[in-house]
Amino acid sequence: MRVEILTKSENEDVQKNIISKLRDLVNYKNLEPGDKLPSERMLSEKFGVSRNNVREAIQKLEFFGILKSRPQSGTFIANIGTVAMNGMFDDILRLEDPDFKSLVETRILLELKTVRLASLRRTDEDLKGLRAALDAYNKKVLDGKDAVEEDLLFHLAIAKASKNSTMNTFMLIITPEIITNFEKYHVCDANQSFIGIQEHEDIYEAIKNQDPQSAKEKMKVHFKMLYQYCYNSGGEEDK
Amino acid sequence: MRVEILTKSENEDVQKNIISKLRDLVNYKNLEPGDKLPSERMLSEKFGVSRNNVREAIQKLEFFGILKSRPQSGTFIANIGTVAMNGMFDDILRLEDPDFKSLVETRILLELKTVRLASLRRTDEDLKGLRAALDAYNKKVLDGKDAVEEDLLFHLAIAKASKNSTMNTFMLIITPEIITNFEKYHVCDANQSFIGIQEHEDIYEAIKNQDPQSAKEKMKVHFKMLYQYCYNSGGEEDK
DNA sequence: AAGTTTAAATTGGTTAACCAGATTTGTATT
DNA sequence: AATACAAATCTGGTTAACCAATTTAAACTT
Repeated sequence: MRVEILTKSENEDVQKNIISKLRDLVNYKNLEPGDKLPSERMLSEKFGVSRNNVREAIQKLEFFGILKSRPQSGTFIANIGTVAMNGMFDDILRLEDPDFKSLVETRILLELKTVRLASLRRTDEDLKGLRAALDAYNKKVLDGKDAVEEDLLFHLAIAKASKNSTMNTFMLIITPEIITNFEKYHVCDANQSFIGIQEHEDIYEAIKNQDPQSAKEKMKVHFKMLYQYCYNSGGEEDK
Repeated sequence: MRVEILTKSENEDVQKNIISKLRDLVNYKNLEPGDKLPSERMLSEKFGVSRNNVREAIQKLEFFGILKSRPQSGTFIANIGTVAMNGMFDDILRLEDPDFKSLVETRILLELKTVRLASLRRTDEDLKGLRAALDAYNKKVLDGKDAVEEDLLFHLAIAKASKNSTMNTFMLIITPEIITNFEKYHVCDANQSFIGIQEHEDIYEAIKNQDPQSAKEKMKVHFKMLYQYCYNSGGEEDK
């Protein structure tokens, strides 16, 4: 087990190393947007790593949008200038794994917006999906079972109804980690789940009535305990 | 060029196809959290695709946290229940590429929060970084040059100072696409860049003075034109 | 028959060979 | 000398072979 963690962090170190070397190379050679990088084979030899490692690093930089690979042609610097590229290189290198508090903080922010957008943009189809998710949650709670997942699915249905694909994606990214942490630390007990039924219904009503103000308010109420978990047990200022 | 797009969408279709088949398999076999998936070789044969395709699909599902691969052992269903997994499978399959409006909308949301957090949590070190980014921007504008990138770097510095790694990551994800779109559609002209100098200074001052209210206000002012671009030219309700 | 040890098979990960398309280079033609 | 054409090279992507760790099966010991 310990070995696995070590090798994983080793791999990440290798990748970060390659990324920083790529940054240095770009600076040294004064490469500009649109210019072609040396080939993967050349880079792997130059850096003394496998071509796979180079490919993974490039793919990561592609994910963050600063590189662009074209088949049978080469890898190019995206259409952002040298300055932005350098800044982003450093930011990516400095990125750390998200802590739970950071996840919850972001979730609250996202959801107070998605619920508002959902109330403005929801279709009848969305409403059906929300109702279905809600029923599944209620049933689970009334059976006395754990309903963390059904809870999250209701919230994801809201994100879907917001018609903002970026926020939807972001919610999908943070959801699994939140679920596992919730279940690990037992953030919600059975009693809170029961209260949650009415809170969810209130949110649903607000979305149904296309009342953004109320939707946001109801969501805030629903997040009350989450707020406390995030800012009290975490021990931070802010309110 | 057209061919490239076609093959890319073909690849994405193949991947989505595999993901949906994986979902069906999990449901059919009633696999639960912690259970092991069939091996990659078996899946590739079963689905009639290459092992690489299967690996890529698994990696994507790993990115969204619903699978977990362990070397020399197997791929396992993450510690989220069947219901959540099914819901997320569908959501991932339904995910669409983000449009520009969705990106801007998300950016505004994120930044009104990060600037607030930055004003509360910034260290002296952060302040130095913000100052440096600011100077670089001012210099570029006063030289009459395009400063979109330096602008974005200042905003990324704010995200860094917010001490929220999740929001920081999200800002990094959406930044490149915003840059390219800005330059494509010429959202900011030279005059607005000039105005931006003072707006940036105001934001910087608020962060320096650790005044979250003011910080958010100044950022709102700075986003005024962006708001208009997003909601007027886009042609949407909301305000 | 139960427990222990050893060997074979299975696993995700890695490396190396291969592919098809794009690019460059060299050559012949005008 | 400029252009058209052809072959050799170079490219990212893909496939197949290989690896080391793990898991399972088998054999052996007590």
